[in-house]
Amino acid sequence: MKETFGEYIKMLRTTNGYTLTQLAGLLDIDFANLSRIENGIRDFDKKKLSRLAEVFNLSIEALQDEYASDQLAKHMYEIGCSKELLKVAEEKAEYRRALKK
Amino acid sequence: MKETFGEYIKMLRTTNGYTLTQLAGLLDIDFANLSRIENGIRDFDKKKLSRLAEVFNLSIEALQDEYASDQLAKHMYEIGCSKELLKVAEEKAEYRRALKK
DNA sequence: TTCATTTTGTCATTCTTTGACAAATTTACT
DNA sequence: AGTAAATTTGTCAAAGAATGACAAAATGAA
Repeated sequence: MKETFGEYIKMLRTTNGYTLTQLAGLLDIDFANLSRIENGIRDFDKKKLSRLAEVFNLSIEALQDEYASDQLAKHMYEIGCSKELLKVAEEKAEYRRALKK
Repeated sequence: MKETFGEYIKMLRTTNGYTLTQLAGLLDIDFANLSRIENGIRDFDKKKLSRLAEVFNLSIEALQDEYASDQLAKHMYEIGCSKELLKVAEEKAEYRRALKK
């Protein structure tokens, strides 16, 4: 999925005909902050992913992957991550995995 | 460089014959916390990268890349980032870049 | 054993994130 | 235009995470 997690939530919300207030109620968060989440100003609370999956009948695993990849993309974007830097990071992640074992 | 940033600092420190106390003094941080940094328990403070570059006569740009790739690797490691997830994240980072323009 | 060095424990301080509610703005409808 | 619903933005206190600081314990080398 090529969109931010906030945009994804907004898509889910609107295609299912919910207002911010309604969905915020279901997720037990403030509707004003849900607006910020949709607009990328704040992050969605990880601990509420299962609730979100329930509300929209989504696979929790798939949703967690959506979330994790979005967070990683955000990180890459923020550091202005080049192809080369990403390659180095990949190797280093691999090194960390090897370390643990 | 295939090592954590902490291990990198430790290597620099020992090959240059510094003790934790000595290097911590040069970097103006607590030596106990420098120990934790070397052992990956705490993160090196980004704002001190220029000082670190000076102390060991390193290119600040190269050092910043070392740091950024380490942080990204840590992130990838922590989420148990698969190849597929990384690919998705890359696309999403690209999407974010496109958004900004 | 003794001294230097490193690691670990703990906690107060600082910084960042989140929750909450008000106010302002936008949108859609008549 | 008016107005009601929906969304966005402003602000700030509370919660949580990161950092600084110093003591104490462990390790190592002579």
